[in-house]
Amino acid sequence: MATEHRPGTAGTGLHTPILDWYAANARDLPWRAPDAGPWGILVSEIMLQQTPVARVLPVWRDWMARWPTPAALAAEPPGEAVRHWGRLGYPRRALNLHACARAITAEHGGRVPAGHDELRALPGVGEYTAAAVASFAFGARHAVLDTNVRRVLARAVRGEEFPPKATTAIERRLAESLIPPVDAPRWAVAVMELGALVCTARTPRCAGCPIAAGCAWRLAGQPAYDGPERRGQAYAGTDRQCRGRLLAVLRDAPGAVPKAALDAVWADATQRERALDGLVADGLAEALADGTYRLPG
DNA sequence: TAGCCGTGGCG
DNA sequence: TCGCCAAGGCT
Repeated sequence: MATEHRPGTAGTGLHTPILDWYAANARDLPWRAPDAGPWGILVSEIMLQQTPVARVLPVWRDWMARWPTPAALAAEPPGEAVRHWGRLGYPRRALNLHACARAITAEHGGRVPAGHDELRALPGVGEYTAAAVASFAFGARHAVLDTNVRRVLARAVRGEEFPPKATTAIERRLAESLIPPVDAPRWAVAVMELGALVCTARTPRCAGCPIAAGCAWRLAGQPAYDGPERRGQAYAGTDRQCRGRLLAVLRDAPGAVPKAALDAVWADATQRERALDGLVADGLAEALADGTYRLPG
């Protein structure tokens, strides 16, 4: 078969085993269903940013049942988007999605735009998400470089355990060189799925990997990562945790809450005020004239 | 560009 | 137990 795209030297022979593996092992996710539509796919991509599939599933179903179109969400106050975001995390994504809905309604006739550049201009839609929606919803041919794809390519092609902290031009060129001429979206989702299920960050399941035999990292003896320190973010006691506590109070209340209800969930007054001001500045909370607070109306 | 922005499960 | 990590984006 001469169906293999000519990828130069690196990555030769990845396509067939990965596509075959995906055909047999793909998860049945609702946003992959034929009837998901561009809106369902956009909602899923924003929700999946830095968030595991298992936690997104119930929230995605609720959102799509509640707001099946961009116009439906656009008709709501932004606070309703934040409320139904629940505990997905990074709640500004709910505001982003709400702003997306209003922009799509006002500027694109209520339909999610198909072009990468138009998608990229939507709030909260960066390079990855624009490429993913253009690809998965509209069949476009883009390099879809998420953390899974970057890790698979780092190992299989570059022979390193982890990719660099920030996406490099080298990585992008490699990913672009690997895009097959046909079925580019299927290739993209297949590599992502391989990274999510087999070529995982912590304990890769190399025994079940369709490209293990040709994996540069394996062939090199799985050398440990030796790049710059990858320091994780602390959480306990941070402004982020404080913001989360405060927002949970607003989210779980039907209307405005007295300030005392917010004061009760965080002891350090200085930090609490800073966090609350931050939420208001970010549009996640609203301070009313009577001194109470609520989700943005 | 490095730091910030939530949350919870797992090894 | 607790650090690491999960389909990033923005400034």
